[in-house]
Amino acid sequence: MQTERQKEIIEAALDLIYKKGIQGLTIKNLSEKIGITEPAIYRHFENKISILVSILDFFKNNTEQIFENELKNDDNAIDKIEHLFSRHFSTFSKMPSLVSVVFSEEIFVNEPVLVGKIAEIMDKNDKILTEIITNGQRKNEIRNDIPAKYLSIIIMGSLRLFVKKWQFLKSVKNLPRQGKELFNSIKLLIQE
Amino acid sequence: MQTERQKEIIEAALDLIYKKGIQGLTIKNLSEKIGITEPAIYRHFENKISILVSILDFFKNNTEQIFENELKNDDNAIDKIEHLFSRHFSTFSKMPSLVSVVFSEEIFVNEPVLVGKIAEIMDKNDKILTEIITNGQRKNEIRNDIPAKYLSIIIMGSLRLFVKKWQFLKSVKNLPRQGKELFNSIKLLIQE
Amino acid sequence: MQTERQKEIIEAALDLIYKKGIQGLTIKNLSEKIGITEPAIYRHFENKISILVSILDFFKNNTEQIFENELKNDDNAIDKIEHLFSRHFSTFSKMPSLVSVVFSEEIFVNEPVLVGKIAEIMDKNDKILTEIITNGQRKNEIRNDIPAKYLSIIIMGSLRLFVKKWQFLKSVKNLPRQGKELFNSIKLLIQE
Amino acid sequence: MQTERQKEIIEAALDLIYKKGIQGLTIKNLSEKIGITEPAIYRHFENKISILVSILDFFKNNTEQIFENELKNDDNAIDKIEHLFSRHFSTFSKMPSLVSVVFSEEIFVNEPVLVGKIAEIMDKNDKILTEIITNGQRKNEIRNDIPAKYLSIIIMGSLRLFVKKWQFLKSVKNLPRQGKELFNSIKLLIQE
DNA sequence: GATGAATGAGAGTTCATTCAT
DNA sequence: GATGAATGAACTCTCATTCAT
Repeated sequence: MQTERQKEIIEAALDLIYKKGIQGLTIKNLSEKIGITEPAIYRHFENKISILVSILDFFKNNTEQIFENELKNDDNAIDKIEHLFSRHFSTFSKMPSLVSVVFSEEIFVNEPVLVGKIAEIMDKNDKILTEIITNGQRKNEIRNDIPAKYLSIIIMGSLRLFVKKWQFLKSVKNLPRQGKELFNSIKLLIQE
Repeated sequence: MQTERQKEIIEAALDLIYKKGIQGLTIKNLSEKIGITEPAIYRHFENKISILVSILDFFKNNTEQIFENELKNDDNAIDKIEHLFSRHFSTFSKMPSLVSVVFSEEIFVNEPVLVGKIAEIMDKNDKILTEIITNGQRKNEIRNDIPAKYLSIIIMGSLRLFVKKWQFLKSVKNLPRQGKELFNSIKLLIQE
Repeated sequence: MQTERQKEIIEAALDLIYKKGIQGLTIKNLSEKIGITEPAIYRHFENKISILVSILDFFKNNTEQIFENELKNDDNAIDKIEHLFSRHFSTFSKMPSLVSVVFSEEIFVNEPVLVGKIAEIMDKNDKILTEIITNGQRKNEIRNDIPAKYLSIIIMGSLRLFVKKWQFLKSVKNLPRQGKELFNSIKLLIQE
Repeated sequence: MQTERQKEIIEAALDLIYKKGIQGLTIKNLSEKIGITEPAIYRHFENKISILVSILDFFKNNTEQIFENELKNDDNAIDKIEHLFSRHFSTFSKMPSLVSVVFSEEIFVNEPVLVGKIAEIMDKNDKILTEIITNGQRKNEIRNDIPAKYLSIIIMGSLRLFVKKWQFLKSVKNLPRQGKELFNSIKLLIQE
């Protein structure tokens, strides 16, 4: 459970990362943004790293929920993946700052705790997606001539690059709508 | 053109980024690695950003060459893309530090010069790949039911995520060999 | 008079000094040790210095009592000094944290109140011991060829260094027993 | 070997410790005293602890030299000890700030490196003094009825407390002269 | 009696960079 | 080309203390 202030700090941190990059996430920027002094931050988080951990935890819960929900429901595999896409896109649309976190692997390279957390997230999501695909292949909803693990990379890789382009290049404008088109392409590729 | 020292500095910088992340690229670390003093670095580069610019230029030339070579030759589109993959994988195999740079978009968020450079690289490579695909579609080497721009995202996204996993998760071991398998999967997906 | 909480705080403070040195005596550590919040400390002591004053007062009362008791009783001087030693040793054995306070002269150098208190303690004990010695010399229990003030330094200096070694170097193990041997040596030196 | 600046820093540090206690030894105070900025200190010492290590090393060399010189020469034991005293007193007279260091055992309690260094110094000096005494006893220059290890404590303890009183209580005025009297008292006590 | 939240002051340290030599 | 020495700005974090509740 998080206090209101903790939530506020995490939101501010996300926004700072979004707007100024990780280098912009300093205790000073953070405290100024919230309107308190620097030491006050330390009432709510032990240190800077634990703020980042909280962000990653928030992100982890968020995405894991998306993935797991799809795993459980009774849709066919293609619909599950479509749902996965649309939920990702709408999440990022609402909180563009989260995108920075997805791609933060490079950034946290020094902090073992954070690296571990990111690896965990990537790993878990990969497992779930692969399982969805495997099930789809078993039920002949997804083509069987390509190993699930590569389909998983192709699907997630597309999703990631697409989101990145939206955020970084601004060449993608309406994420959910254009995302739907991307998904339709993928659907054509992978369906039986 | 670059002097020997400049090349040495860039190589050292790449290695630092690879091993300690961007945060590990400090003038102090750099000078220690090379065995000169900090001010000496400034004899060879105006400032830290110009070192990063040089790195990106190096990377840009490197990849653009790969892409453009493919565009020019007479192979069919699928072979071109295969070649693109294999050349990327062998480049990264030889200089793993370059991977950090490909994915450094988040890191340089503050420096307009760098952001511009990265956007340029992504954009150009995207254009070339899209052109290769479009040509392939025209010649019925690549399926026509999917817009080239999405195929481009799917292909590049797969390549990127695959490389990232190799570097970050160590779940991919032999990049060129496993990369070939990934390409074969993509080939099945996109060929006419 | 001290409340229960005040005693608890002082004991916790002594223990902190003992285990982590004076630098380890922070309001935060103190409150954590006791299980209350930091501001709560200020309900019981005006500020940090008044905690230290209380500690020194506690120590002062403790040692002065030892010294004055000896001054008053009818033993011969040597027995008085033996008693002085054994009472010190048993006190320190029971409360090793007190040792840190005896030798804390350097630490409190900035706080006039504390410096004054320490000087007071050293001075008073010195006076009493000198008086005991002088009386002993007058009654021919202690050799007369050495000025009482130097005997006092020699005796107290030995006591102090011995205790310090016990605490710091762990080269002295059983303080009371080995302390008895030290006293026997001193006895041989000073008796008539 | 130390550079001029390093020596200057150590001297300034000693003076700060002497005048304001260990708490007064901050990088800021240090740099202000010398007339440079704080980061400039770090050109000359890796960190604050290494400054303290240097101080202890300086002190260690200084005292060990005193002790070892006495061990080697051909004087009788009593003369050696007299010499030991007078050299200590003149050292402290010239550099009163060094006294703070001798008694700094409590202060450095948190830094294992420093604690180790202090223990080392105390231990070594103790060993040498005990050896001097033992030799003196063997040659019947020092009384034989008291174990050397206790005589060592008595002698060093006296020396320490005396110096402390001089520094702290100002009850001892002329250290070398009054110190000579103290030694004469000790001489009477320990000679055969 | 005690708490949660906050603060001003200041700690040690790192950074990219400059300048005289 | 390179060095030694230095700097301003910024960093994370800790400290004793206060105040409204």
